[in-house]
Amino acid sequence: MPNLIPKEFFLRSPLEVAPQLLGKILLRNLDGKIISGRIVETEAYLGPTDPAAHSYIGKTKRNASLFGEAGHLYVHTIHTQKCVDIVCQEVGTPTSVLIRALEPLEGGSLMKKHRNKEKIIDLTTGPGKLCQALAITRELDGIDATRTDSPVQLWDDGYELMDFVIGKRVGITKAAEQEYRFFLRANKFVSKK
DNA sequence: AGGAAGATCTACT
DNA sequence: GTAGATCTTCCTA
Repeated sequence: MPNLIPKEFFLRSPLEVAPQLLGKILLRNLDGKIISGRIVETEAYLGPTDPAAHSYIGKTKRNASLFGEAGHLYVHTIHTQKCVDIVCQEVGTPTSVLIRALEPLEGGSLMKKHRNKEKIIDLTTGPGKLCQALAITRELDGIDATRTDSPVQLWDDGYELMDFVIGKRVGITKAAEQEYRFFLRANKFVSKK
């Protein structure tokens, strides 16, 4: 029985939220057309105490939504790509969980079209790729993902979480030694082993 | 006003 | 394995 994940779920440390988001469903409503995938890889960013976090330097135009409500999105541009985070904790505490990879569920043909790729393994196996597959843009920055009328939602369908692995974060230059990355063991959609 | 950096991806060798 | 793409934001002068 699928349930929308409530805001309270995100009112905790990202170090708790990140592993618990594994196995949950990220759903995109594109004018009534549904694209969804199961979350198989996440990373935690701790804000003021984490030099790798975008909010480490304080509030700016780019990262303003990190300082907002839990359960809202933070979408940002990196090179030519986009990445999505889910904001955690109280307003003013800018921590978040980065969604790094999905296992595709619904809307495969739309994802192929958005990505211009045919192979399923090329659709959502990285933070930039999944944003492209789900048509997540900077225009969705700051939206509330805990509402059923939102274009992006997070669902729990009761999936039994198997073992997950903890490792170092990927692609960052500061505080890269911290083990804040979580991914499902033996899932081929994880971006990097 | 200009330049550098960035939680990435793809293509080519 | 490495280079190049290509955009926004922020820092410095």
